[in-house]
Amino acid sequence: MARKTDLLPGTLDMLILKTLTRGSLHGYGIALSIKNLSDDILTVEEGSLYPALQRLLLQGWVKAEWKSTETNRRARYYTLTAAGRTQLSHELSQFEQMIAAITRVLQGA
Amino acid sequence: MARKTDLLPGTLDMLILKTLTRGSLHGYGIALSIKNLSDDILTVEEGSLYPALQRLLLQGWVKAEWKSTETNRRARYYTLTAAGRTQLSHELSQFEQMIAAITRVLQGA
DNA sequence: TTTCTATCCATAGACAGCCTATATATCTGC
DNA sequence: GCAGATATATAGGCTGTCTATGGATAGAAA
Repeated sequence: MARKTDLLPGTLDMLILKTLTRGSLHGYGIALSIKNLSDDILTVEEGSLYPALQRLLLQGWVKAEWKSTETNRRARYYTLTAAGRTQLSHELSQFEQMIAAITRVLQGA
Repeated sequence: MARKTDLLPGTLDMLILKTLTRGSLHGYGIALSIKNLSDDILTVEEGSLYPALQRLLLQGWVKAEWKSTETNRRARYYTLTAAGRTQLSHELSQFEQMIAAITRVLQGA
């Protein structure tokens, strides 16, 4: 049974944090942004996104406040915290290191 | 609680299959090969490796036979099958696509 | 010769993370 | 009035990796 995932497991938090560096967004907007930037390759399901946001809130990597959208709908806007920025840079460097390592194995050099 | 993984989840099968394209190996040898090629970045724990090999056997992507090593020890040598090669190429292209997509999101372009 | 280290295989149980399914509600366009 | 897009959220399940454990042999060191 091949992979069922719409993204690489372990990369969701990083993608969300990175998306928020471009400004505060509500959950739905985060999902759309990732989907669009990735040309529909990465799809963040609601059942993945909202639990992930709860985790990030708990860790203190993002904060949230209720506002209304441009179209007058209630939505919860998430903003990256200082700790979130630090965490993101950790995850980014770890990720790059891993990709480099995997690439070496795949090239068998 | 940051990541606990020694590799990117979802990449283990691919790494094993790729490693076997360079010839038959026993489990321990596969683990060493991945560890060495990745400069110790990727560590395949035994509790991940052997279950993974059982899965690959079940799927028919590798076959196994008991032999003795150069140092006269009994060991189970795994060999890539034709189906395994096909599977590997699928996983490789999917992986590359994902990395490309993630890179686009991380660069925010 | 005893002990330590490296080699070698394998399973059980725990846990994290993502998915499916479901629920609720509002706004827009037809 | 109804469909579809917008918007948040939880429960439950599944998969994959890790930790922990078990066993066994070879070779080196003490």
